[in-house]
Amino acid sequence: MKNSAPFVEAVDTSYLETLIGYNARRAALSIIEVFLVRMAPFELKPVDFSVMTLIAHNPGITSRQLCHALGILAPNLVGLVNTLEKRGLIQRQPHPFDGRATGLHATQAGAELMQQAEEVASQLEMGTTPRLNAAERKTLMRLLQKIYKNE
Amino acid sequence: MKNSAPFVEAVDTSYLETLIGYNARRAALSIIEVFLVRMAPFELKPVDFSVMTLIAHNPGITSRQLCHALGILAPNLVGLVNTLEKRGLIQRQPHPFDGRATGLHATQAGAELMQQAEEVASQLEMGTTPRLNAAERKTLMRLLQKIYKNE
DNA sequence: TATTGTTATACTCTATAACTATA
DNA sequence: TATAGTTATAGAGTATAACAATA
Repeated sequence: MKNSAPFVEAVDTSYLETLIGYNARRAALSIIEVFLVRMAPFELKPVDFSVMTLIAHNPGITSRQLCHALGILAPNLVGLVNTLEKRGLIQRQPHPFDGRATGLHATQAGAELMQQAEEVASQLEMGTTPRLNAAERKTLMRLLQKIYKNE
Repeated sequence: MKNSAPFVEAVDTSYLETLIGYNARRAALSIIEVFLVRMAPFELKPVDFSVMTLIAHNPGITSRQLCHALGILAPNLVGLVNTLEKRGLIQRQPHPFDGRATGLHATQAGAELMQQAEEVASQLEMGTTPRLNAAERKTLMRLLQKIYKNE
């Protein structure tokens, strides 16, 4: 019979590790941690980067479309877009046939910044997943998209 | 020559989708969204669930060990643990040989709650990843752990 | 001197309600 | 009546500094 409470030497996380949600979140956070450091010179956080890359690749995209594509709420996008505009990275232009909407366009400076930032992003992905080969990376991408593209 | 600004019909997200960090975050969020709903009856958010499951599987685990295992900061754990204790799901006991530390233990009620909660968690994982078969799920788990267990 | 747990607090992220201009 | 964009604001999550008790 034991006289004292038990203590833990090595923490058993085996159950948690059977959950895809847990594993996906931990993996995402470990990559984002590096992302924040490597993107600091560009002053781009993950959301800023996502917004900028979508604008750069989709000239004339609207706020509504950005929100839908990235799963962010409209009121939270306003400040982001304003900041990017003040930094001279994007410009607003009237939507060609919907007077309520505004088309967002990358400026020359914005396009050049994103060319560099995307290069850094692609490189850091390799750095944060050094134990994955090209085939594993492709498989991982496919399986993750199978999950969130359901909806 | 065009007279009006371009507009976007279908948003091109192809570049973002080449990034594992982006895909992992989106997949995690889509699972967590369902998790929040299904765990509401247990009044357990993802972090509460993680903390409870580690305590249940590691009797006597300390706050320090929980923080390290889950990547959360000590000051943010205090409130969580206090709430779980007030709900009668866990108990604090003196650490057998370190007077600074406190061992955390699931109560009978806490153990029973977690048995149900873990069952629901495992089931909802299947529901949120209906297009993955057993082999794909296993592969996904392995690849994600290759990323965040590096550090 | 270092570590565990804690308090206080600030900062960021996310969510809701309500308004305007246009469709 | 519905939608795009906006404002104001509340709530949740995450971060740092500093302290008491113990090692």
